[in-house]
Amino acid sequence: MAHSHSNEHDLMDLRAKLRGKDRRITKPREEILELLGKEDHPISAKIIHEKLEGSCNLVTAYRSLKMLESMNLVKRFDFGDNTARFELICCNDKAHHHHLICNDCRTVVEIEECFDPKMESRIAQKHGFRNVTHQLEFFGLCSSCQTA
Amino acid sequence: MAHSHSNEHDLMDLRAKLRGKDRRITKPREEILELLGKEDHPISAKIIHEKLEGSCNLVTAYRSLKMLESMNLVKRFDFGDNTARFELICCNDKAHHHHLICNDCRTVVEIEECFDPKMESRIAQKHGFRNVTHQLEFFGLCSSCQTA
DNA sequence: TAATTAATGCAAAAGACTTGCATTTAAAGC
DNA sequence: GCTTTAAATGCAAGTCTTTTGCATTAATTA
Repeated sequence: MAHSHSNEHDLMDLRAKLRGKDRRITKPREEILELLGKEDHPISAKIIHEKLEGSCNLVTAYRSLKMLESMNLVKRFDFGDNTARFELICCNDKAHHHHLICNDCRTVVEIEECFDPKMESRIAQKHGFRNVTHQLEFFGLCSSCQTA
Repeated sequence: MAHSHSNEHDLMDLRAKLRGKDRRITKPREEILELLGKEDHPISAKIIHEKLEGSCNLVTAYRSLKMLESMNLVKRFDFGDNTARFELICCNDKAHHHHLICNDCRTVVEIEECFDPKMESRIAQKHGFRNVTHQLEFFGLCSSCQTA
């Protein structure tokens, strides 16, 4: 699932969204978006920092990701290993998706399937919650790790 | 959702499971299980250590929880705040469930509803995975926090 | 009751993430 | 383009959760 086609759009989107908020488009922020656009799976701040060697400090990566998340340009995922991972939010049909992670080798597979959204609104209504979202990830043993 | 009724059973279960593995039933382990049995929601290692003041070191809490998890007596949850929380796995109808967490005040509501298990087996089969489980948590704004 | 070895507790470390502060730099004004 | 100014960066140092090494304690087994 390559996102590279969405780069330009995302950068425009970023510019538009930042302009209204007294915020700036900086080299690290652009590079993070560009990198995320090339990635097939969510990646951590540490990996981002490493891949952008030199052009984005680790602290800046954390701060930028938090900011991009708050602007809904990036989504945070949790694969249960004390490390947040981030993915570009793109506006096509694959926007909402989940992951299947191998408990052994940590391979990640993107899952497009999801449950009926009515379940979510039912739950929200039942408990008087609003703006309800969900985090859903699947874990198991991939075919290679079953034999090993 | 009080679990207190399941204590004795869980302890027996623990004893049975440990016996075969050259492992021991110790005071901290018993106390952790007893405490978890009384809790309505998943709690962190730190909270466990605090509530068992004196009788269970924080490190022991971490180690015991990891062990209990590996023996399927305890389940780990992640509410997106860099802190693992644990719940007793009990064998009644409420065994499998999820949570709805307020993004603001962190209130937790237990959710019994879940999607059709066929989805999970379909996903497992499609990607050649086995022993597939899932982590599903809902996040939103509770009624109190909507106004504030 | 003694022997054995798993489990504990302490101290210290590792790892993810955050914060304070001086410096840099994007962007708005001249 | 040049100056201004406040946001963003980078470094150092800190916080917080979780892990590890090692000597000590205590649960099981004989």
